Amino acid sequence: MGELPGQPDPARRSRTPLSRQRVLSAAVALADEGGADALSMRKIAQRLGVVPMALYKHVANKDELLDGMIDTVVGEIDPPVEGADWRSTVRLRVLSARRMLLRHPWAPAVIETRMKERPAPTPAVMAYLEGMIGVFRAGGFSLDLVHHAMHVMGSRLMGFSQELFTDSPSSAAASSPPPEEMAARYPNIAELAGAVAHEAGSVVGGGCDDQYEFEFALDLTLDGLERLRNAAATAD
Amino acid sequence: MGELPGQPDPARRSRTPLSRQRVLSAAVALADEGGADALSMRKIAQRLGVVPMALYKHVANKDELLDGMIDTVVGEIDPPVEGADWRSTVRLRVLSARRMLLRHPWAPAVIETRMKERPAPTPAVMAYLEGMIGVFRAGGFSLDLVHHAMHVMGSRLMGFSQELFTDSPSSAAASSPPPEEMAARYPNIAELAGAVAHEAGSVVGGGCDDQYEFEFALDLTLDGLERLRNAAATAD
DNA sequence: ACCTGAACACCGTTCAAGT
DNA sequence: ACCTGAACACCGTTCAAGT
Repeated sequence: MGELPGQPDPARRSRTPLSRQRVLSAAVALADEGGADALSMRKIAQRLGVVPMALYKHVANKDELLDGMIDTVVGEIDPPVEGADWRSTVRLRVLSARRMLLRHPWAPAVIETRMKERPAPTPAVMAYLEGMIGVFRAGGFSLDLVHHAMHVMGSRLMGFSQELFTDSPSSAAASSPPPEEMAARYPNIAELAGAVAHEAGSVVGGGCDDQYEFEFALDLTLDGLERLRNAAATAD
Repeated sequence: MGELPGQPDPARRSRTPLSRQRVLSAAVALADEGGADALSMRKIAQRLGVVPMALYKHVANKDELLDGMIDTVVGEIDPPVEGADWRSTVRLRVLSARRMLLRHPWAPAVIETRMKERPAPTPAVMAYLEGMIGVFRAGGFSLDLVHHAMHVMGSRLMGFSQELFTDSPSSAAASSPPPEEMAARYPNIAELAGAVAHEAGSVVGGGCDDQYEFEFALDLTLDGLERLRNAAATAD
């Protein structure tokens, strides 16, 4: 990759100064090659020609490194195409997400673990969800139906996964950014979260019933399968 | 839990001799409490009042321990109910799988990783898939449609997950048990695998096109969403 | 023959000592 | 003030020494 000569370079010392992005890129490359198990702070440092402690200037710890890695790869997903109908747009974007996951096989398990341990998704995941909600809204889906649609898509949105995010108002409110800033940056998410909070406002801690959403998605899938079976039987 | 007194018991030594099942149970309990990260051979041994090396008599290594843990929790999923229609049966069983995963939050990520690294699913996963295929078959689904159905269910079958198994003939054949024994133990899987291998027999390494299956499942979901949206618009 | 303690090659991260 | 080596508390697993 263009080794500039005429420099001391003892033991592959990096001339470009270390940066968070360089650390994350090295970490992603390492995980791509050997899986999440092969990833260690010490190996990342070694690959960058740097002492392990140097990494801690750019990432707080390994957890924060993993968050950064997720953000990096989710950021690789193509943005929504312009001027197409909602269905083609969702389809293309989900297929782009799938291609990303095929490039980074370690990502699903890491995201799965991360989403379960941490309340707030990373910025790139938020942006991805934001864009997807926007496409559904522009396609004429009601807020209620977008809410269901996001849950139904769930496992497909990232090509896998149980739940991409927990959208109960409490956990969303517990996240770092203040509500106004979040509403400005992610208007569709904010609008949806507001509607969801209102919808089941009477129930304590209301908002989103994961169990209901899971069954809703399941039943929709079963409906499709049954329809296919009946069509095949009729065509005989 | 019924501590029998009048025994030496120095430092909680186990009187019941160590067994593979006791090791796996302790490991599952540990992971349930502290997540997969909190799981270590040394901590399992400590909890069993045993020296770490003693575990290696019952599990070859940590990878094999994880396989055993998966088998244990998948074995907790209810068997198919008798005498109900296919749809109720699948529905109940998938909901049972989801309840199991809620009890063992570490399981999805571990299964995800495991399935990606290893070719052959554990016996309990095989039995689970076997039962599910049987239900679809008894419900009048053609082999072709069962094949699609298993892929569509994919992420729901375990309440998550990209692909539960790779059903390309090559990888299936590479698994340990000889084809006849596998056909005897898992007739539905064997029948399906045979049909799939035949179906695309002309294609080199034929069998199952993951990309096609993913898009098939995605399109089915999208169809359902579109139908719902149109129904909601008409009802206005 | 069986069991097990010490040892080895790793971890992530702290912290004090160097510049 | 910044950087970094040594150190600490862990890992999974090997292996030789004990019974």
